[in-house]
Amino acid sequence: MTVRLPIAPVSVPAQAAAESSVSLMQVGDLAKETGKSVRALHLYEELELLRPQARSKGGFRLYGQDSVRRIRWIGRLQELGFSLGDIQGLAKDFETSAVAPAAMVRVRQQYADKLAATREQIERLRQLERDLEKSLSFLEACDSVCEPETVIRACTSCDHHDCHDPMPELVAGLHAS
Amino acid sequence: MTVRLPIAPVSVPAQAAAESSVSLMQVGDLAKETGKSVRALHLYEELELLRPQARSKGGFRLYGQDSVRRIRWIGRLQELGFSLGDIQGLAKDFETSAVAPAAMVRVRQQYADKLAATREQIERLRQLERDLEKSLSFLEACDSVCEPETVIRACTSCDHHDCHDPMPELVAGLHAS
DNA sequence: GACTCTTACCCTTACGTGAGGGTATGAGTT
DNA sequence: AACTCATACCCTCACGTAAGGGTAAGAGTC
Repeated sequence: MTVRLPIAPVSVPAQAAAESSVSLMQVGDLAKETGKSVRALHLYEELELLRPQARSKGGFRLYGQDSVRRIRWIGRLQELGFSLGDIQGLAKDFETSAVAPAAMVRVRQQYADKLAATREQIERLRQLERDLEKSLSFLEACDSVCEPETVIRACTSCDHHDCHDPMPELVAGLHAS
Repeated sequence: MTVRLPIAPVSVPAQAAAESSVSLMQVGDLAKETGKSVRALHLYEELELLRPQARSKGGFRLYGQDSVRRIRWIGRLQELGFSLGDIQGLAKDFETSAVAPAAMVRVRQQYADKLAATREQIERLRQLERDLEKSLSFLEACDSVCEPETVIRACTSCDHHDCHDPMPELVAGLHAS
């Protein structure tokens, strides 16, 4: 088995030498390693977010370890709510600026913005959490007190809940149209 | 001479339903009131999530106040991550069960599931928040220590960050491909 | 021979957007 | 009074979008 530079088009047995640091892998392996689908990886390549280090003689894509890092990076950014378009922007920003700190300033700004947005999102979710809790306890009361034969329409104005306990939006909407 | 009614809260055609006289509104008003687009409201109707209370002679949709409640309900559920398909399910569940508690059990189950999912989502976002904070402080160090002329590629292995401070995924991915 | 890869095209969700035409109402003109 | 305008809404198609999923035929690799 010849170990060669990653740049040269190489036919290294991809699955065989997994422990070697120079080994290249096929899309399927990369997909398994990153949890992404092959289709997704192809898409990232179309969007110029990912480039295989080489192709086999027959045209198979061959990737190195930095592709794993790249894809995890994409995934993290997606979890943060960046679109692939946004990510394209970040990547191009970085690639087209020759000097490190200049690129970092823009990247940092985007990350800072997203941090603020993330905190807002957490707050919104917490509000929803509270709403859900209220609706659940409302529905529990409904369940334990209502007569089984109660016709569903009657539930709208059923008086088993008092005024301290106004019908939450998540319940009220069931009755409207 | 007939008195023309003001545009904003469009009333039912005067001759048709003068005595009921609950003010009905057109899609545009409903859209403004709920923050949804007219297109969205049309879509909800296609999906049988929303039904105008009537149509004008000319075919305009006319909605009552419960439509507002309905749409807010839909919006809340969407914020929780329910798809319109899910919401169709909830609504149909409710409409096709004749007895209140039976329907409520299913709705409650769905809400409870979503509450759990929401809590998980909050946790994930908190993790991302921490990641972002780490990345930001890493990039700040990068910015304040790196020479301005540093070529961008060199930043990958720049030694201004020590081993207590490994490169976060959100930074590492910038250098990969 | 069995598996994996290639490209390529259609499906999905929750709408956005545009075309092409109808309706509602006040104002101006005849 | 009857008409025509202007405008601001409304209607129904019907295609476009993001981020892939699913499936195919054919070619490459183990």
